[in-house]
Amino acid sequence: MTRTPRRGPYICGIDAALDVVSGKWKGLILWELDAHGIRRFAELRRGMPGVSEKMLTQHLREMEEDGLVHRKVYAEVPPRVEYSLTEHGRTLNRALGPLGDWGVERIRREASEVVEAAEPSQG
Amino acid sequence: MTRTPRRGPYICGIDAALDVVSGKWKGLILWELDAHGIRRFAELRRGMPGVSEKMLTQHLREMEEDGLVHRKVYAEVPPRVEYSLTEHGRTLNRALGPLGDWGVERIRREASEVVEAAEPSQG
DNA sequence: TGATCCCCTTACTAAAAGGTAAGTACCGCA
DNA sequence: TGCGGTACTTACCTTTTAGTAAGGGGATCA
Repeated sequence: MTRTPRRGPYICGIDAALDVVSGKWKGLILWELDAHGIRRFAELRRGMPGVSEKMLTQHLREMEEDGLVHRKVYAEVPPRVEYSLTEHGRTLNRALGPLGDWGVERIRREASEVVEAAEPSQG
Repeated sequence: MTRTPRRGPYICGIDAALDVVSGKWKGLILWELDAHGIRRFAELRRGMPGVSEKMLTQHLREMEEDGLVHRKVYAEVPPRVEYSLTEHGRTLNRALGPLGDWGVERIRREASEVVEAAEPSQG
């Protein structure tokens, strides 16, 4: 497993929460599953351009282990697997709301800084 | 610098926000500065057992660059440096509030699971 | 027959993050 | 002279995270 020491004793709640969402794609997975309710592996992949199969699998497994994601396997051929958020996943998503808003603000701020830098004395 | 590629184009707000708080001690730095208002380097260090000077410096610099932390240097001998949160740092901290609550819940949940595992058929 | 789709798993490699330890330059104290 | 305190910087090394590439096993499509 790639999660050797993980989930240590936490100093505060932020610490504990950041632990389960830290990972390059976890925020996006949460977002995708929240927006669509249920998604299959390939659907998630298509919705997240740039993610590798390995990382997607790995993140989904970790999130499943952390009780954020529910994984339902259908014993069919070809195999079908459906992912959705658990109740904990949904509450986490709700808790991430204000942070997301802050992030949007930050993106806006950075963008305007870039504009200012690109247009030095535009009047 | 250790922040070679950093701060890429963000997919969503969560992404942008997580970028500035990901780092082993950043959440704790935010917490410390929020709780105390102003802290000196050595005070922060003492408040965060286990952090190395290198990591603390590095994180503080990154957070300063990200506009979260204000760094005031007094031209004295011995040197004195005071750290505090900027307005953005404070709003970020507020945005992290619900996430912190969620994390506390998670810690509580994990603790009770451990208790259940330790006391299999206690009743 | 081969190609593709499905949902992964495994092995190998590169990059980033983090840890350890020492050095810097100055001061006060003993 | 030597120690401790101030706030770092630098070099080196290990751990963790992420990327690339290939395989697997059954079914449908051409």
